[in-house]
Amino acid sequence: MNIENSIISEIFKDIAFSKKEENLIENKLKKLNLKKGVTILKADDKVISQYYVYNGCLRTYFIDKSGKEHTLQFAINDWWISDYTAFFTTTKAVMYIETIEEATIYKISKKSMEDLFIEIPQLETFFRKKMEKAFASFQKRILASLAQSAKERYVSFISTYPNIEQSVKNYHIASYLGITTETLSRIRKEISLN
Amino acid sequence: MNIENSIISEIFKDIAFSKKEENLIENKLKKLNLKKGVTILKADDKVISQYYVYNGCLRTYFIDKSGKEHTLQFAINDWWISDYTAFFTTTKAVMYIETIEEATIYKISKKSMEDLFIEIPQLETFFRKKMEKAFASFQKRILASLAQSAKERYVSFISTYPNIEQSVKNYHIASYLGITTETLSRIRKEISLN
DNA sequence: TGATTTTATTGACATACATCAATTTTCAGT
DNA sequence: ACTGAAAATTGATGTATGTCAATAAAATCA
Repeated sequence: MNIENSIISEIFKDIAFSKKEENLIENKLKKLNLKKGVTILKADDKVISQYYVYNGCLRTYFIDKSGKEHTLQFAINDWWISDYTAFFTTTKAVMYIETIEEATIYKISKKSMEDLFIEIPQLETFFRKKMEKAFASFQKRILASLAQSAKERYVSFISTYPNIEQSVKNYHIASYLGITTETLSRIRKEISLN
Repeated sequence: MNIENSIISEIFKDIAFSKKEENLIENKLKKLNLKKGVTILKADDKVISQYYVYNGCLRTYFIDKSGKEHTLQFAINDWWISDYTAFFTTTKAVMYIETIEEATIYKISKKSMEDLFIEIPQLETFFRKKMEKAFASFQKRILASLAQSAKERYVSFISTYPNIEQSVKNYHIASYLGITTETLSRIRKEISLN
């Protein structure tokens, strides 16, 4: 097994591929090494790809009409990221995606995915399950925004994503939680006093 | 085409089935006539079905630790409803589902769906697309909760779902928007004055 | 290591929305 | 149509979180 193929089995952990299948996938994935602060998708772009994060950290965010940024998603090692709403419906992006840290990612186009699904049906199942998890996490987030205080959401965030907390600034976390950096700072102080 | 089969083509509008396929589906769907105020799913139940709403109105809601209800989703004519997070991951429900109005719905089990997918692959595509739309609407809702005021969210709700507004109480809408009935009432007054 | 920029904290004050209690309005059943 | 219950509204007041301005701390880089 060469280096490229080992990345395939790392990405699609629970699937056993034949040599031929691995090569098929390998040809569809494009590796990108990105510096910190690089924007790989902008609002109004056509969204034809999704990205696997090998290492580093990225985020998707939305800029509202007053110019404020709102973080929808972070992605670190072994996460997939895109503007999925646009990706699925073949509409223009509403989100931005940028690297928060230097990152290595693998890009795959929608067309490539469709081709692969025909050859390797297990891949369709793989992505469907990813999708279902993303859906569940969105639902959890909506319920949290309805039922929890800012402090509760912060505590829940850092315990659910301890690895993300290390890679992102507090103002990123604040924009994910829907609060200001000042409020987050006060919440952190309050917690540290307990 | 008999009555039962015409419901099949109503539910799966864009798919053309053979007579045999229609009968196959028909045997998996169970019709339920429900009075107003009936709970068809409770937190901690095993979730093995989803429901197609033929008419009437239902909602899924969550009860938080302080006992408050938070509405996640409404469903009227031609919508599907379930606790999808639990449905997909085969975990216990966290949501409740109840009829808000007298309703006729069709129930289908996960097992039946899996069987049908093997016989009629187009159905898998049909449900995948439903799923993608639900995902997109969840994303939109998260962004709204991050970026919009209660008033903006209410205005957006009534223009996006004018048909739902007719079937539900204001306190249901309030619990969907994450505000109190009093605040909703004041928002409504403010709008009526404009 | 020191200088500069970026990020986080703090204080004073403003505001959106919640809470509680009292009515008023609407709806449902007889 | 009448009556009681459910839903919506209103007012007074409280609270969580936002805003703005200043400063402190941390990170970056020459």
